[in-house]
Amino acid sequence: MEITLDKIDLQILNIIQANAKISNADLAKEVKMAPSAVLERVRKLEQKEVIKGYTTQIDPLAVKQTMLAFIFIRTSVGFACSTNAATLLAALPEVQEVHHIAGEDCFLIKVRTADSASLMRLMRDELRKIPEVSSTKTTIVLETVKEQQQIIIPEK
Amino acid sequence: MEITLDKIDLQILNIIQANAKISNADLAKEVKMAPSAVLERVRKLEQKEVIKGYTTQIDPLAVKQTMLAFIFIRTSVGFACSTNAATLLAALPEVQEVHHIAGEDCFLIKVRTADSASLMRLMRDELRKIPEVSSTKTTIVLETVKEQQQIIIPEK
DNA sequence: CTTATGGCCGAATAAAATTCGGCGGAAATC
DNA sequence: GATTTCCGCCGAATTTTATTCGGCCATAAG
Repeated sequence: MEITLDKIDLQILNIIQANAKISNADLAKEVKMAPSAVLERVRKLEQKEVIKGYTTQIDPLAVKQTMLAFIFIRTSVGFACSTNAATLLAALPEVQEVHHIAGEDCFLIKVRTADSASLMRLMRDELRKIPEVSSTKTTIVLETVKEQQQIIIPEK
Repeated sequence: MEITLDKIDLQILNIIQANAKISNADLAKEVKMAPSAVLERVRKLEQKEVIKGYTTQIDPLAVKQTMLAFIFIRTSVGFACSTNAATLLAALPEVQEVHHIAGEDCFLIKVRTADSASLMRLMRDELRKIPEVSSTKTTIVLETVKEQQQIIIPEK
């Protein structure tokens, strides 16, 4: 199944990724189409899973999540990075991202917790439980200047 | 100005961060309140900027953004990490995140581009333009197992 | 005790989403 | 080249939803 997006699809994506709650009527005006046609396109983009979901961005500080860290994880299996470990890591709610990376380390994960104590607890209690994890290297974020997940969408 | 969120606010946040497009009526049912009351709460959360925005998650591959990388950046000013460099980095659309980090390096940035060639171009043309940047260390992502920005919201 | 204040309710209204029949162009089939 | 099929779009009708607003209740302040 091939996915091909035309110019208008890309326009739509560009608009709604910046503002998921724009009204369908306004969206239709922006791309110069009938609301029903635009709705149809959006539904199809959802079906094709080009659109993966609609989320609300919440200030982490407002809900007392003050600690952000990146952790490089090395696994004992060496070459082939354990998919089992990846699955276990991904299952933790504090873990926002799990990436397979090139280089000596196997994974890079992004973790958000309430404070340093809870990060410590996570590493001691959760990461140590995963048998393949042999070592970790943690980078603490002191301040976040920019954080968005918006991606660049080509014009055409 | 102090921000205090009660149990229902947290409930609301928890629901809408997973699904920004839930209807206000349904949201009201979930928290067992009148739609008007819930709307009022949401508006206040927006004003307080607890809610920072509503975004649509788009599959990067569908829009031909296949390269993801994390770059550690060291700056020449040493101790006090340059806020000027941070601003310039944050201005680049390919740069999704800019973090001040603890340790020898100054910044960690997350970058998404179409391919390795455009990542190379970004580093050569854009990063080199920033005077304070003295060295970079790039980690290429081979595969992303999990990527979400949902944060843990306490029950109370 | 009286008077704000803030949050909630619920009905009324305005606005939006959604449905659906039909139109027209493009491509495929004959 | 005519016919048929398919797909995307339009626009009006309908349903659903958001939004507004007056009033109620509880709490706290005067």
